[in-house]
Amino acid sequence: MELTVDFASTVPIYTQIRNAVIQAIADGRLKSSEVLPSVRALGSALGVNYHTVNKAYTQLADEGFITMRRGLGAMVAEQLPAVDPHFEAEVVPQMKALFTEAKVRTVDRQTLVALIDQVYDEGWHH
Amino acid sequence: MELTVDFASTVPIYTQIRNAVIQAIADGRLKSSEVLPSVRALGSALGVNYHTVNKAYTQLADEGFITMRRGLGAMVAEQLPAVDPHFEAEVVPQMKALFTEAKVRTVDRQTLVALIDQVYDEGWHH
DNA sequence: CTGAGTGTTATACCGTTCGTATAACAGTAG
DNA sequence: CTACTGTTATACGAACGGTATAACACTCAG
Repeated sequence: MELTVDFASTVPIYTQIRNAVIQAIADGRLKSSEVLPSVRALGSALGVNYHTVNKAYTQLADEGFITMRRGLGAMVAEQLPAVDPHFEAEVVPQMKALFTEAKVRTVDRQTLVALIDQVYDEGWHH
Repeated sequence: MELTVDFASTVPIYTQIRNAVIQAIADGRLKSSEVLPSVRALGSALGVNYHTVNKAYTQLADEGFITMRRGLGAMVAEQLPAVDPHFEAEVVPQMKALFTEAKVRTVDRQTLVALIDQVYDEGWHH
């Protein structure tokens, strides 16, 4: 599982890790019940404190993407979470804000649809 | 120009103001060369410090959406900015992250396209 | 010219978040 | 027992968001 972090980004490191794991699950690089690196191992590999990795893992566990058990480690959930309040309350407004910004910058509607296709046409196994 | 702020949101107030102005421009509620409320007036109306409004206005000015001149106030730019590096470097990655999250939550592709239409079907005058 | 309105700049303060760091604790497997 | 897991608590420094006060510079109506 390859994973890189941009220390210069305004996006928090633990959020980058979280997104990267979700991305890997979506791409199929991480399959259900597959074991993730330990928080200490991944932290060491990324040059990041393991508490930062733990924060990302904890959030992923809270959201139902992975399961964590002390002594065993973390693994991808057997069945992935579906639409939940978080999507409606947080993701949708953020998307609309980005769409509006794109629109006011005269970005073509098809450009945005193409971005969706670009994401949805990638590997999809679960 | 109606404008509301959600103090409970994780999105910074000045960002909410910025987005709301962009939204108003996109909707046509704010037309080119139209004068915006002064930073003090809007701050007072929103129950927010005027420096917070100033921060939003300054960012909008940096991005080319409005112009500010001391003694005169702020007004919508005569010609709106087009696609710029900010869109490619910041907006696109954020969109992809949101799309990926939607995908992994088994949100239908059409749901996202519908959101785009919802934004693009609104008034558009400039 | 005066005064009231603009934006601009500087400084300070407080609370929260991010990331690091150290330490200790508790469960699992060889 | 040992070495690995995650878990919890605490602390520190840097950065950010928001408020607050003050002063400054410009514009325009009176």
